Amino acid sequence: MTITEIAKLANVSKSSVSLVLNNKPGVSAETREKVRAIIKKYRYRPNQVAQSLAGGETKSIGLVTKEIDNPYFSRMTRGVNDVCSRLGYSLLLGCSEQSLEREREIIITMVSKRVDGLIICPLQSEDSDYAYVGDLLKDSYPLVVLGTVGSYTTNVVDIDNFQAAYDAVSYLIQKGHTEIAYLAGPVHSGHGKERLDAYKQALSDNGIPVQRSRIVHAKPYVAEGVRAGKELLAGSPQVPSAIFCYNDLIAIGLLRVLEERGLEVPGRVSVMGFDNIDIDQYLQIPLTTIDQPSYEMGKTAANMLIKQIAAGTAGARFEKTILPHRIIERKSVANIREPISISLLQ
Amino acid sequence: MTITEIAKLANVSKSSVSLVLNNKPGVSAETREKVRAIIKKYRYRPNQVAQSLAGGETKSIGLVTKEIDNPYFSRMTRGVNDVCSRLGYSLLLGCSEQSLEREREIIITMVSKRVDGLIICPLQSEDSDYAYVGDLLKDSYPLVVLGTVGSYTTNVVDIDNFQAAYDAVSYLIQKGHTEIAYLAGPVHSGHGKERLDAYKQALSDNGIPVQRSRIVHAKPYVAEGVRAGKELLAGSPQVPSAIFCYNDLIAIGLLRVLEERGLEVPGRVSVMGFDNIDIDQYLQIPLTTIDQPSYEMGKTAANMLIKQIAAGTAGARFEKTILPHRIIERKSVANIREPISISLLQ
DNA sequence: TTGAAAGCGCTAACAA
DNA sequence: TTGTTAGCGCTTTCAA
Repeated sequence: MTITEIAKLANVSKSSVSLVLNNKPGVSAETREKVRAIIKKYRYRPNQVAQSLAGGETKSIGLVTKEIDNPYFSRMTRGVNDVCSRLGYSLLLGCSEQSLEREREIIITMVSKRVDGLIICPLQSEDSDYAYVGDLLKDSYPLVVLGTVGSYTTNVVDIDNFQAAYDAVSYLIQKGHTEIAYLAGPVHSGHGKERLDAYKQALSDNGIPVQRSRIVHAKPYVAEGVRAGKELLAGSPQVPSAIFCYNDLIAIGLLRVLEERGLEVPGRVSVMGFDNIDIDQYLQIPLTTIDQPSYEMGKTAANMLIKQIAAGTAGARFEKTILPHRIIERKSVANIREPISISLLQ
Repeated sequence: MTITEIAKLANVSKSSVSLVLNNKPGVSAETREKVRAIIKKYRYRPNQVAQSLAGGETKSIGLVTKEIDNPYFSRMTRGVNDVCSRLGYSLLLGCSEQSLEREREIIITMVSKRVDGLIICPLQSEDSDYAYVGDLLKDSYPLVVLGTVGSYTTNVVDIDNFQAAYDAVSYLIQKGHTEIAYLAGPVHSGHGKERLDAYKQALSDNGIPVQRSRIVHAKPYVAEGVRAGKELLAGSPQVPSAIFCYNDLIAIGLLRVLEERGLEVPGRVSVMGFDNIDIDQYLQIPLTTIDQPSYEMGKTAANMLIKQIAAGTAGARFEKTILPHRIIERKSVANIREPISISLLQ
């Protein structure tokens, strides 16, 4: 079934059919009804690739995540999907999974497929010059970044990663910890860098020396948390009293190692995560963490993107939305302040 | 940049450019090089929507899941995505989220967008006549179903849901439980129905009466597990010794309720889940469950689909792959057999 | 209000 | 080996 056949069946021209298809004025009520009847009868659906070619828009947007099976990203994806489907857009999904090359390929493919806009969770490596982002920006391609890409100015939706990590470490310090290790995220990660910087800064600001042996990088998976946890324990002269983690998945892996080693949490070691994924509260030791509103971030990014697509204002001015983070206190962090400090405070 | 412009710049015809673009024979090495140089110089990328319209394929497939933020589905999605990206296909994602209407819309939209094939995790309600599946099948549309759709014959990838649930309940019985409740899945779910049937059958086969008050339906979310768990406890004259759950998310919610009520697991109540999502092993009480190889299922479905697309054999013959399930024993189920039974067995 | 015709950017017959 | 031509199924002028 094509528009030509429908036109023939209805004894009208293709243009008339097109007008009723798109609910545009210019056809008599009579013709409209006649065409509608035929369309209904044959259950005709316009070919959207032809519409896209002729009309210049695909009614689809691309979402480039890192790993879709990380609860943080799947909730974000749900947020994006919810607004897309409500607003009549389809979602093209890509996963870069720690590969800059994949990230580049995905974006190129999506642009070749002419998605109307792009939402990117960038890998943010220092190895990357983000040339492709520059190209997109040069073409005023509708784009929202969940994070930051080098020094480019673009639309962004994010939390204040530096402040969030700073708050986390400060919280640990406030609870009396001074020997604080960090299971840092991937080396090639902008968020990873910001959080690492914040960790160091928070220590320095409190007169605590930063020790290289207390920092171990890990990819954002549970298994990596296990690996990095072991590495940390093996490399440290003494077990730290608290360990901050790049994300909850790593923290969960660490918790496992700690249990194996008989290191009680939070009795012997305190653990703090990042993201606040659903399961944190159901863990053996409910995890104290930083809440990142992933679902909201996805929704916000999609709304921002589609608004600009609809208005045709992409590239004109950029928006930046920083969503609030907050500390979620649960059971994995102990207060080890000296009683004397407490009495002094009172 | 269009193919016409490239042709002009290279002083050749569009067709020649098209031939080198698609690595087809019919152009001299010389021309090929010349064209390649121009393409590279201008970083030209063919417009895939035009290619799709002319060529008849979009190099993209559609995946219709239920909820993307369920770890079971996000791992499956990763499986699908991994093979798609390796084989040069893009992934269009849709989430039906318990709505038959949404499911229908998603499929219609994806077909309008001319995806080369569809992978569907169907809602499988009895309210649905699967008319759209019938239409797809009639058109020999490449289709793989993760589950079953009514009485239609199609390609399927699944586990044996009946057997898996039967095994789970049998396992519970074997551990000495006779008062076994079931937190069943959504009412409108084929898998839900199969598992419920298996639960009833396993009880009957062991001479245990099926009681309506021991069956509570729940949607596949943690919060629903909490709700249904409370309902079960409120509605039962006495607390069952074991509770089987439609999926792990529901089980996790139930675990929470049980803890609140001071009902020790597995001391007082045993709990068994379904899916074996990543976190099960990290829960306060590591969850005994049925492993469903979601990642493999996604990969298998995608491979099956793309194979048929490439071979052009969709609709000719159908394939069915039933992947193995297995019981994962952890800590949430207690053996409450009488010592005497054990001695009798020995 | 309607229809004819051009064009979106590509592929694929078919000639040359 | 190359170029010309005719579509693919739609939208959108522009005349009628």
